[in-house]
Amino acid sequence: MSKNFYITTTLPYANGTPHVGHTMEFIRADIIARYKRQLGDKVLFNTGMDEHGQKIAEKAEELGKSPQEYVDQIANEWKDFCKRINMSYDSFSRTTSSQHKKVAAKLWEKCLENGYIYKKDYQSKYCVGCELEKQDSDLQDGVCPDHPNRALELIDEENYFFAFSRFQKELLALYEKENHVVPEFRLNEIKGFVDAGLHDFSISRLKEKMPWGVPVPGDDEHVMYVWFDALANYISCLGWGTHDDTLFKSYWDDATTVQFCGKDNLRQQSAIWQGMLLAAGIKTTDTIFVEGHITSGGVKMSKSIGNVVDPSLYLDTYGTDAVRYYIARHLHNVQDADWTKESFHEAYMANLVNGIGNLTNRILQMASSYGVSLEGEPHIHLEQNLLESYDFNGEMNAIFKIIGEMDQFITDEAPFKKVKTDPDAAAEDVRYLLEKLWEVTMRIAPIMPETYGKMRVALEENKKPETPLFPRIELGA
RNA sequence: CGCGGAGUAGAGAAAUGGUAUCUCGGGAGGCUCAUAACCUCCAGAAGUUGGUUCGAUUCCAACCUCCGCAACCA
Repeated sequence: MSKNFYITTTLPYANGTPHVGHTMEFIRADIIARYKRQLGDKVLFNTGMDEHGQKIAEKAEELGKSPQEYVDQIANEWKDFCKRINMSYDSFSRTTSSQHKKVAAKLWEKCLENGYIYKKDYQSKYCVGCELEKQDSDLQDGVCPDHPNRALELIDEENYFFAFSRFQKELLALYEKENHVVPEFRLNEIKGFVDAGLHDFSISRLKEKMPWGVPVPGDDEHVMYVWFDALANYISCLGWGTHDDTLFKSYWDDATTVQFCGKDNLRQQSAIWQGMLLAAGIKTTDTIFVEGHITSGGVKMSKSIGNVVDPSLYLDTYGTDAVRYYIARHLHNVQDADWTKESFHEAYMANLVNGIGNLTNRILQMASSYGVSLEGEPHIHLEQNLLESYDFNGEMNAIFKIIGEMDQFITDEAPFKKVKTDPDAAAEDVRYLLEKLWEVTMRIAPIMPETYGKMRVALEENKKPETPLFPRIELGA
């Protein structure tokens, strides 16, 4: 019986173009989605855009566009990007869609009905110099450290609050469930956070100050704070709370649910969002997988240092599968990882060009020139592998171990020599190699779908690819 | 003493109370099916100091170093 599986990325905020961190999160979630489908599960894979909030409104104004025009354009750019990295998403969820807005409102009403939303005075300090609200912890001697000569403006307005503090016990109990947060050190981090005590937080803004958001149901003066609205997307894409919630029933209630996020999102996903689900009486997420950040040359990427990794460059030069390969194998599963053009190039040359590409050629060259082939496609029994526990690095190492063993087998058995003296023995070797190559082909499918396609064609036609799977490339291009 | 991580060959990772493994890189040989590819061998590592133990890289303590987090700024 097939199982239902739901997986989602976080929704990137629509104020910029995709960077390498999004690329990693998207590709890894996609690998899991493809892996689950390959095992026969019914999968719903969600991604999308978070399109409300002040920064979007400001950015649009800067460009002389309406917010909607602006986010429409950004959404198209992101969809193109998803195509380039071969994202097999089933749902591209935009928080400005009418379905999303309806569901977000419904979620709000449900939380309100259950007594977890209330109205309260909200006071904050606003630095006109920074054009930002400031917390007491941001201030030095009661003034903004960057603009000590400007008086802080006091904001005093009535806002809606979410009774987050009431979920401390339930959240801590939730964290005892196996694999609720992976890896374990992130689980401990969030436990520590919740254990230290929770504060209620504001979840609305005055519409007159910030109109670009989902209206608060039954109150024309407020819009939802962007976090509340954005998190709702994980269930709005399934039609929770609408007249047709069949998807929600299949892919949330009756499914294993998995959310991917970067470490900067740990709190939002594993505490705030889970609290919101609890407040609305909805099943909590089964697993939240938390990734590290990508550094470049050992330091945080920043525009001023000029070490920002542009994924497009790599996609153009090395191809989509090379990027997917590098992300799966050479960036640490859960720790911060370094991405440099040297290490990328090295990994590409050593493992894709000289490894899998070269191996495919040598096997199929022998097969076609000796006239050896398999009778039909061998039945490869796919089993759960290390991807089951999000061990991308481990699964890749396991696959490349097989590749190494095949290269060694060719050297040891030397079918290219045997063919002159004992053709039958050589044919047997080659058939063994073809079977193994099928196995590798099936196993790389979720990780490198294009390469999978090319290798299948080569195996079916029993001849080496006309153009190399991975061409040699000079460093520095 | 806020809380929490982490320190393993030139680089990145892994495992482990008892010959420390893998990938890349370096050196030497071999092979010719293959994309100057492939195979073999060699050199090269556990932050420091103590403790527990027959034995510690692994457990414990202290120190040193690095890194996260410390809440409405989406």
